[in-house]
Amino acid sequence: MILPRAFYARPTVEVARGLLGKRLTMNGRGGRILEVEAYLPCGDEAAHAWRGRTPRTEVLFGPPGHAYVFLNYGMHYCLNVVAEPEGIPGCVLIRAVEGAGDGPGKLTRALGITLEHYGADLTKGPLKIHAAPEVSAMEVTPRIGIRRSALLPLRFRVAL
DNA sequence: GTCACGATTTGT
DNA sequence: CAAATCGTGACG
Repeated sequence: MILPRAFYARPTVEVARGLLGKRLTMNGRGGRILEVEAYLPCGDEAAHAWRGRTPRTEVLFGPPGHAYVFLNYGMHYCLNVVAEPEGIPGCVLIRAVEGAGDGPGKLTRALGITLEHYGADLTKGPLKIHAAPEVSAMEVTPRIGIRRSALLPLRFRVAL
């Protein structure tokens, strides 16, 4: 069963924790989500939406359940899931997917995700997220690879 | 229009 | 530890 849009229309942190263990598929390929990071709509200086609404961050302000893809370091794509009700720019960065390797850039390359998928609806189309049982345990740690607000405990991963 | 920089990965 | 590599956002 594909996750309904209502699943995404919740606080960013709840969506982030809920996504762990769910199955992300791209044209049928993919696997369980093992690691994510939350980027909050308010008070989070590391979030792209912090600087305001721009062409790139436009989708973050739209309805939830869509993909926010961006090119980073001029060579890697990163996949995010838009959370919160429409108008509130929260999102969840997918950092690791089972079978697609660890690392935001590696999994997008492995699954063939590019800017073409910017704004893609995750409830239909080639890129989907399916329901799955809740994970039994998860770790919560500070986010990685950022400078601003780096200490906030917004990184979640499935415990081994 | 110009410029510095980043939610990374990979190789030295 | 440093390079690769380019769109975006800040500034003039």
